[in-house]
Amino acid sequence: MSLSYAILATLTDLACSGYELAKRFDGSVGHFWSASHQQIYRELNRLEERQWITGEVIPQTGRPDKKCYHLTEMGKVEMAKWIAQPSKSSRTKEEILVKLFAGDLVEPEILLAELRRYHQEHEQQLQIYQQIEQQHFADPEKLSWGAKCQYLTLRQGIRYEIDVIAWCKEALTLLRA
Amino acid sequence: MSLSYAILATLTDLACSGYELAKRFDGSVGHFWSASHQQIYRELNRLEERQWITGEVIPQTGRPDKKCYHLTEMGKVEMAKWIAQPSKSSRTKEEILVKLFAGDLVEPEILLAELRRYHQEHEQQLQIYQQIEQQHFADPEKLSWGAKCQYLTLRQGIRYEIDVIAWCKEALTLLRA
DNA sequence: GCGTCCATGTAATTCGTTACATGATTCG
DNA sequence: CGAATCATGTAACGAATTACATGGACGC
Repeated sequence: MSLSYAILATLTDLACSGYELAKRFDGSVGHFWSASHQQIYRELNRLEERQWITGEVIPQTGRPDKKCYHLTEMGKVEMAKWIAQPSKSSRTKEEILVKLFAGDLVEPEILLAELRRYHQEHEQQLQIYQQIEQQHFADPEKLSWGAKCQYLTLRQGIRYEIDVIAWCKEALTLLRA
Repeated sequence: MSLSYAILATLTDLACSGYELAKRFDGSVGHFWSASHQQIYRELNRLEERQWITGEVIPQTGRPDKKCYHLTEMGKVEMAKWIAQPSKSSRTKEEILVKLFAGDLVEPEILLAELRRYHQEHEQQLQIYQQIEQQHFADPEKLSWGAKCQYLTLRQGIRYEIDVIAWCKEALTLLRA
């Protein structure tokens, strides 16, 4: 259900094709939503049927034509309606926490190695986000209201990565003691 | 797929029935995994077929009999195998971030109200986790290795809530400026 | 020549949610 | 007397994942 709204939100920002949407869900938009291209194409068809979006075929030379989607007035209204409703809070499903919870079943070194790997992964992600921050949101106070909102979604991502990294360090310290 | 391992992990900690599992996924275990009772019963049947767990019917008086599950040796081995593999990192799907991303479509006050509500919700969750911390993990250094691992899953939850609350404050400050 | 990117899709399967169902017991 | 708790399930549906498929363009 909310995948459709995630797509609408992404299209609000910038009209694009299914393929491009999939890449955005993989990249910068990915820290608050993700979806495979199969999900996206299916959902785009439904949204077009409901007339919340319209697709425009853009002929291209040297590569396949693409179908560029943008919101209709109806789509904007529906999106606004959804935003006004209280969100249901979603639980994260972190495999590493499941592994820790059953930590007694394996050798300590296995979990420590996994924690180090996890730490590294999030360190890299943090750097990616911080580059985006520096390049696009150097002076947050001066952004337009809509841009501030978008900046805050990135801030959430940055904060999350910093916090996960700190947790990894805490975990490694406690488990090595 | 990983739901089965989440169940195995929970059973490692304490053998229990489907009903009790559902309650644990709703409570303390819930900050790293969640599942409905329908999912749990279906998965328990599959796990029993595969002989990763065995169920033992425990007659009770004054209430229905319950079927208590515990890991088999095979289950422990499979769990250990899974733990040794690198985890795939899961992306959170936070509706509030989708809403912010499309923030231009609604009146500022709607988003501010949602942020305040979100803030409140996480403040409450934090207090629940901190109570568990005080009651069960007063002196982390003195815990057994397995208990330290479990404590760290709670720590992740506590850290997350603190961070989300700080982010809410940052967001409200930026958007009101 | 091989892999990757562009661009879109179908099919099969598993996972997750919603609704419905039973039946006894305890609490107010 | 009604509601909630204990305990377990089935059925139907919708969402997500995985695998498979096409076919030209471009770089090494």
